[in-house]
Amino acid sequence: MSVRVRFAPSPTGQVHIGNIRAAIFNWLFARHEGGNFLLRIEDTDLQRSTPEAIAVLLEVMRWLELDFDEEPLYQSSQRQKHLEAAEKLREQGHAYGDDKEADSQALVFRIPWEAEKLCEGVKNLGPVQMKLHPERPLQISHKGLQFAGLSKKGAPVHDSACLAGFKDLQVRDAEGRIIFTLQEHLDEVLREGRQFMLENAAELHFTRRSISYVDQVKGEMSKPLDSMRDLVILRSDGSPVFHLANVVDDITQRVSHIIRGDDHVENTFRHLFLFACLDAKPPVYAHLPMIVNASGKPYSKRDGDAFVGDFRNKGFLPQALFNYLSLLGWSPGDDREKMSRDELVEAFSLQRCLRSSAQMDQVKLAALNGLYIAEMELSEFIAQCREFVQRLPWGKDLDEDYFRRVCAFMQSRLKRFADVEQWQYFFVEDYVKDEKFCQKQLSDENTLKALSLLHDKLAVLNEFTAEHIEACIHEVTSEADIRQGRLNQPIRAAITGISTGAGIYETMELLGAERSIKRLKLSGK
RNA sequence: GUCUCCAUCGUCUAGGGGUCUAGGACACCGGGUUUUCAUCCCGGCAACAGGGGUUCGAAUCCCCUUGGAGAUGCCA
Repeated sequence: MSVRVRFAPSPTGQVHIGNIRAAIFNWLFARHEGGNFLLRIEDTDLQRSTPEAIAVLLEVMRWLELDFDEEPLYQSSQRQKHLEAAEKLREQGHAYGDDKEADSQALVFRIPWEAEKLCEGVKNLGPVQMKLHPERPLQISHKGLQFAGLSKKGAPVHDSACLAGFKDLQVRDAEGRIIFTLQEHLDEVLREGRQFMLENAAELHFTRRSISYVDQVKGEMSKPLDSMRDLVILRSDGSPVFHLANVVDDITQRVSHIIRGDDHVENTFRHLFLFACLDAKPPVYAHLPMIVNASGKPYSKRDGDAFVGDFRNKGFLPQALFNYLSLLGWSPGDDREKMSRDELVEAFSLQRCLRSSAQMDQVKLAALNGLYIAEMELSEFIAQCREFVQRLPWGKDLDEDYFRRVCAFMQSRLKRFADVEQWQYFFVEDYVKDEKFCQKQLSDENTLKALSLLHDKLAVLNEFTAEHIEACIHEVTSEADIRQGRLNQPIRAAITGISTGAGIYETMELLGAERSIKRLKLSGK
């Protein structure tokens, strides 16, 4: 069977980092297996799914080079198929109408009573008992059971569950007498829609069944049917719900493996039954751990910057983001971190995916990004820098040759392109200064005297090169009785206004004699 | 509440019973530079959540506790 995986986002105008990570893993898996990577746009929410939102999604995928193999499938185009599937389920007795409201078209999928006949992963777990709270009568119908269970402390817990959860059900009263046996009434309940209300039900005896599957990353997963409920597949207005649409589309696209976020594990148990009742072989599942924010919580609006576009705007390279994200919840098993796409494709496997959630670390991402920046072709690097610098108020008409030299000088140190903002002092005189730092460095009387002395020496320096500048500084420090190196930070404060940067001698050389000397003079008082 | 998962340095991770006095990376600290810096090189700090088992031997297997996440929608 050939591998076919899909990325199935709903276009909301922005692409979340967790979503794109799922896309990356799907892509990596498809490429590793030599299979197909499909895109399905779940655009049934017509409010949010605008052409603009879809354009944003496609642009993000293009940027990260997540190329897909077939024409994208728009879920909205599949509505007829969804409705046909719903009708088929109804005809075969796997779904029933919700008759709460007269004109409702809502349809509910029933976890099938003959679960083990239909679905491969259903197991018999043996007999169990469950105590009930007398507060509420037990209600039994083809829609399942409604009752009040018992919490650990004995408090009533209102609950409901699908009928299929209670195979061989016997209901007993407080004295232990059997007051109801499901097997005797099964046909009435299931086919005639008869409902039973049992006032004095105290204990449920039944055979517990579970549905299980082998998750490619989490291993064997299972859930008892008595903790499941029937699920709505058509809304009152007749529109298909996610569960139905998703499963039907996966069948249509012949998806072989579903690789998605952890938050879908519960759905998987239900989808397995849907596949079975639609006569389809279920796909192989793999659930990826979630990505969480710096405080270990899932990303929320408060965190803001969890969208792919934000990373792009900060000047992260797509290769770096791709590489970093692939390392969240997966590793190649050796010490490699910076890996090319080809290496990632080669090394990727679902079995090496982790089961626990991972925290995004922007600092580490920036470090990796810096590695990618450092190895860029200079011309390409300059082009990127220009793009970012042009967004800044001072970055419009810069001297071309000088700009190139600054770029070449700073390339090895830049981590994110948005940080070109800090190069301001190379280009304008009213650059932003770190006042606190400057004040600290430029307050000592002796230091200021030394700077003034340096100014005078540099003013008559023949060759304004790093080497000569350094020699000059050495002279000044010994004349002013300042320890070697002690004057460097004050000079940096005077020249750049900020505490960090490239080597100060080279910086001055690049800046040129005129500007360097002028700034030294300005700081002299 | 109930159900389903998860748990190694601050963070990302290696680890599939002995080779673990637990390895790498980012961050941090120190050195190279008798203290310039965001590059580079070298070094250091730092973790098996707790408690019980199983075993000659457990970070690795089992159970419990604690903590965390997800689900419990006519959202996706």
